[in-house]
Amino acid sequence: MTTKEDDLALDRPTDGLPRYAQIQKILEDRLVSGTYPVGSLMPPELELAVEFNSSRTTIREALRYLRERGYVERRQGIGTRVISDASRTTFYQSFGSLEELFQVAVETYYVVMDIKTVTLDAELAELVGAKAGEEWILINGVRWTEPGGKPICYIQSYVPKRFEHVVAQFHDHQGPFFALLERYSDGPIEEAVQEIRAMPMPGEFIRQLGLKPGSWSLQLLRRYVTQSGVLIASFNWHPAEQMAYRMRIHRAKEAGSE
Amino acid sequence: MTTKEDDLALDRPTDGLPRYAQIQKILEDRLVSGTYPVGSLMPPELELAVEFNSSRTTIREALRYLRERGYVERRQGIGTRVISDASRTTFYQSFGSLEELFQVAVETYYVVMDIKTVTLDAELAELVGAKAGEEWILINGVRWTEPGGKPICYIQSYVPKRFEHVVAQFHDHQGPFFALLERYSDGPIEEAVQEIRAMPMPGEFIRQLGLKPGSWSLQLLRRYVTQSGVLIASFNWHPAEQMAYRMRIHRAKEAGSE
DNA sequence: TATTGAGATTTGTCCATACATCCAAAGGCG
DNA sequence: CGCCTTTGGATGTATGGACAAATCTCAATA
Repeated sequence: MTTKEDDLALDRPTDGLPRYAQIQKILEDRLVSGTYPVGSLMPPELELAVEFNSSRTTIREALRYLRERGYVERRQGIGTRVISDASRTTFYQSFGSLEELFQVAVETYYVVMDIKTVTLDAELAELVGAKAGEEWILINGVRWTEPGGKPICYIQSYVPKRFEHVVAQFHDHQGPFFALLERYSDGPIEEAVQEIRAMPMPGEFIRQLGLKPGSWSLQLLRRYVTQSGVLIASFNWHPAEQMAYRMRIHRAKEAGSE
Repeated sequence: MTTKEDDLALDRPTDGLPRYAQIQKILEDRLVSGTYPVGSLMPPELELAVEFNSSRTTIREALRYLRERGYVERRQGIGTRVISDASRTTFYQSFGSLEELFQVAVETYYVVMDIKTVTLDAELAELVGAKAGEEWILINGVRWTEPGGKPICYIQSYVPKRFEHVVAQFHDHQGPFFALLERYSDGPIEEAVQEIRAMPMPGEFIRQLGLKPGSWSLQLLRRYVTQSGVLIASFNWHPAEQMAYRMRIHRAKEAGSE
């Protein structure tokens, strides 16, 4: 007799995530990988429900996420059509130094949510200008509209492994916090926000450093990571925000060259 | 024996909207009017389910909307807390003429979704500088990031009634289209977008005028409404977009005054 | 030929229920 | 007093079912 856990154990750990979130990820993988090509119709809900051995409600919860992220559009009487493979909403911005990233971060209320080590695959290696197989540090962050406001983009920053001793201190001191956020960092940003706003602050540590809640992770990073290094940030955000950001950078450069 | 329609017939028409949408509106009214003050906890789901004689599923669907719009935040184990009465995300922008609005519209991919006549209440009257009780025309529109992109703000524009003969032609020629949009214009913007992108275009009419799909309603407005008049537009959009827009206007003025 | 209508398909809405999970407050215990 | 456990209440997740509404296909009809 197979349990439902078994049914979902395809090629990724279940993580203890809710069932709809796991299905969500699998479907997202298929969309990004082209298993469900742009322009085509995804299998109907009932078919997916059978495949994943779940109820239609659970499938719909997963599909809701795909719709909110702009992957698919759904029409009563027709089905679920793929309208994006998401790669179109991603662009890459290269920074010459960490300081440069932090400058952007301060301007835009950037908050670090998660830090982990990743092994570069071919695509990532080309992106950051390194060799595949090398280990780099991945920093997941969120950009905010304003303190206490809403997050508007999700930022992945890659840093050479030689900075590891720096970010290691985060995990030592902030273990529970990052564990909490790690669980939500792959979910809807709205959820992550809730948790950030409501999280039990590592108050003592913050007081020691004289930091303000909400900006502490950024300032910590800034304090420890001061050496410059090649850094690539992958932005995945709302097209309008992306455009606004580009225009701002463009204007800043124009103003600087005058 | 009372039907469920009866239960919801409080002080607004049911419109044929789905039940969760009606509850949505009622709750939104209470949030805006202060019945549920900012900072307080809303009644729990079960309590609302009893009040509206609905299931918890339906209530949750309504609350989901309130959360997505930034009205409330929900915490497992605590409840639904009011964090905004939405008036904070609304600001008013005064234009000297319709042309000025259209200039903004062209720059920002503005699309008209619905036009109807409203009677000014005291607040609206003060806003537009007219007397309460007067009838004005309300134009509901959406601003887009780019053609085919996502909508980023919902715009309500008020125009003096003397332009009615102009917009009346819309209803004559575009009846079915506006009827369709009217149904969705009060719902989540995402839904409206879906419908716009997928709607059966009034192709013949568009061809006659030599218009491009997606911009036809704007161009129609522009063609017919040429007289200038006082116009007040109420913007209700994402804070970040609002800020970006203000900065753009500010820069444009600076550039113009140099 | 063009239109209408029936039927099948698919998503939308809604319900009743159950259990899990999280939180806060109350109470027990050292 | 301080720490731990219990308990009640709230949202989160999930199931299964039912019917409504929109759409497409295809056959029947004017």
